[in-house]
Order: sequence, then C-alpha cells, then structure tokens
Amino acid sequence: MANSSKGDAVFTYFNEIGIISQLSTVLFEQSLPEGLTLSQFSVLNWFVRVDVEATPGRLARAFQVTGGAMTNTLKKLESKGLVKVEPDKNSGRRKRVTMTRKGNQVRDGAIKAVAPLLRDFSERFPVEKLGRQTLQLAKVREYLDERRSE
Amino acid sequence: MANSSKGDAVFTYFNEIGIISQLSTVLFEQSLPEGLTLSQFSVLNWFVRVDVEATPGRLARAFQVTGGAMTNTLKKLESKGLVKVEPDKNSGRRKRVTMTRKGNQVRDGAIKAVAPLLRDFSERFPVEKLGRQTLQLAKVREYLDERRSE
DNA sequence: ATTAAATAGTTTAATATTAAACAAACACCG
DNA sequence: CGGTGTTTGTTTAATATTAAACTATTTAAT
Repeated sequence: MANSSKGDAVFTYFNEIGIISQLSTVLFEQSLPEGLTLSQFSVLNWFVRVDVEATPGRLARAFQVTGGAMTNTLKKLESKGLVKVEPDKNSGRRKRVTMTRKGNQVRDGAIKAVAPLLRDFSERFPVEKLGRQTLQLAKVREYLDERRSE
Repeated sequence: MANSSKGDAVFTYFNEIGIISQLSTVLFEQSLPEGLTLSQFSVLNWFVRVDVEATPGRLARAFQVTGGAMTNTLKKLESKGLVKVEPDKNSGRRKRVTMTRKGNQVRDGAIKAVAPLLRDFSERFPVEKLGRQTLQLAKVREYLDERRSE
C-alpha cells in the first residue's frame, strides 16, 4: 500500500514533467520564425552560447540525440541557409559546421520573437523560484543520466 | 542584460524538463513488458485508476493527444489482446473500450516490472520532496495549459 | 607495414505523433 | 420533418526521432 502510493507519487511527478515538456515545446515552436523546430533553434543558439564551430558528433552529444537525428537537423538548417557544413581539412571523416550570417540573424529574430513568452512566464514564475526548481531538476536529470546506459 | 539572463533561466528550466522527460520515458519503457510503450501502459493503467470503460475520445482528452494518436494506441493494444473495442449500443458513432483480462494481467506485470525503478528513485528522492516539486510543476502545467489554445 | 579495431557520419526502416481531410451519426432548430 | 452544424472516430501525409546497418577514415597493435 505504502509502496504503491510511493510509486504513484513518482509516476505523477514524471507525468507532470512529460506534459510540461510537450506543452512548452509546442508553445515555443509556435513563436519561432522560419518554421524552426526547437531542435533547430537549439543548434543555432548553441553556436552563440558555446562555440562558433562544431562537428555533427559534438552537437549530437551536446543534445543527447543520435547521430542520425543530428544529420537530419543539420540538413534542415543547411537547406534554409542557416548553417554551413564543410569537410574538415585536418580529418577526412569529420565535418565542420558553422553558422551563417543569415543563421545568426534568424537566431536573433527567434530570440526576439520568443521574448514576450519568456517575459510573461517569468512574471508569473519569478527567477528565484525558478532557479531553485532548476537546481532540483538538475539533480534528477543527473540521476537519470547515470542510470542511462547501465 | 537582465532580460536575456531571465530568458536564459526560463530556457534552462524547460531544457532540464525536456531532458528529464526524454530520459525517464526511455528508462521506463525499457522496463515495460510486451513491448509496451508509455502511452500504451498509461491507457491500461487508466482502466485501473479511473474507470473500467471509456470511449476513444475520452481517453484522447485524458492524455491530451489527438484522436488519431489514440486510434493508433488502441489498435496496438487491441492487436496485443489487451483491450477490447466494440461499437456502443446506445450511440452509433461512439465506441466502447474496455480492458481484457489479459490486459489486466499485463498491466499488473508492468507495475511489478517497474517497481524496482520507482523504489530506487524514491530512495534517492523521498516522496515529501517529490510532492513539493510536483505541486510546483502542476502550477506551471496549469499555466501552460491556459496559454495553450489562446 | 598489415591488419584489426575504433570513430565519424549517413542511410534506411520503423515508430509515435500531429494536422487536416474525411465519413458517419446525431442534435437541434426552422 | 429536413436541412445544418456538431460530434466521434478514422485515415492520410508529414515530421522528428531511434536503432541498426553501412561506408569511409583514422588509430593502434603486432
């Protein structure tokens, strides 16, 4: 009895998380320009926040998706002219991915387009509270990450 | 500056949520028997926790998925012999979905199979803490739900 | 130097999902 | 009635994803 109610609590917790993930992704993508998906935007944003160049593999690892998924995402971005994918001069199997000028502009536009959404949200859920929740979530994420490939 | 850092905080928050959703779903499904997906298990579980019968539409609404998605899920469950889908005698357009005996058994098996996972998790993250987080998450979920179809 | 193993990236087939178009049955109002 | 609009469920086409097979290249071992 106490066991199943514990299980229920855990189940409810992950259920809420799943629903929030779904709803927030849809809301977010509705505001994004150029038919950008969250994955595509995230890659563009990575180039601003982390590094100006990358390999497909590095991006796949950064976003915890398979290589195939990243190949697909990069193809979409490339066909929109937002990233450039070239062979790496130093290694025949690697490729070198960079953001184009247009990619940078579209990323900036996306940030602007999404700003009202974020502003509204952080009015109702102030950053201090959010920060505390994020810390707790990070612990859960780390725990699951460890249990991932065991 | 303060604006973008606010945005970052919100973005990080939803990012953590997205990753947890992904990881927990994979971990959960790896433990489920009969090749059950989370969606399929959730439907079976619904029949134990909420009602012994339903229409496809009611289930679709309960899980916030489209009608088409529920049609698909129910077909999978039906082909495994875990639910029964019949025409409703009182209404020609409705259908009546119930869980079979086998469905009940498989659901019980799934609960057992998943128990160690839940136990481990609630050792590391005690229910009181989890409950508090769940409350906060529910508020966020409600907020997003309101903003959904506006 | 050759061979074996590891790495990087792509392709293919499958899955779960959505949105949109559709079909059938019902409800209601003139 | 009789037509109009709504509800219920399915189908279709598209998407993003995964796992697995595959190619090509580099590294390591003997």
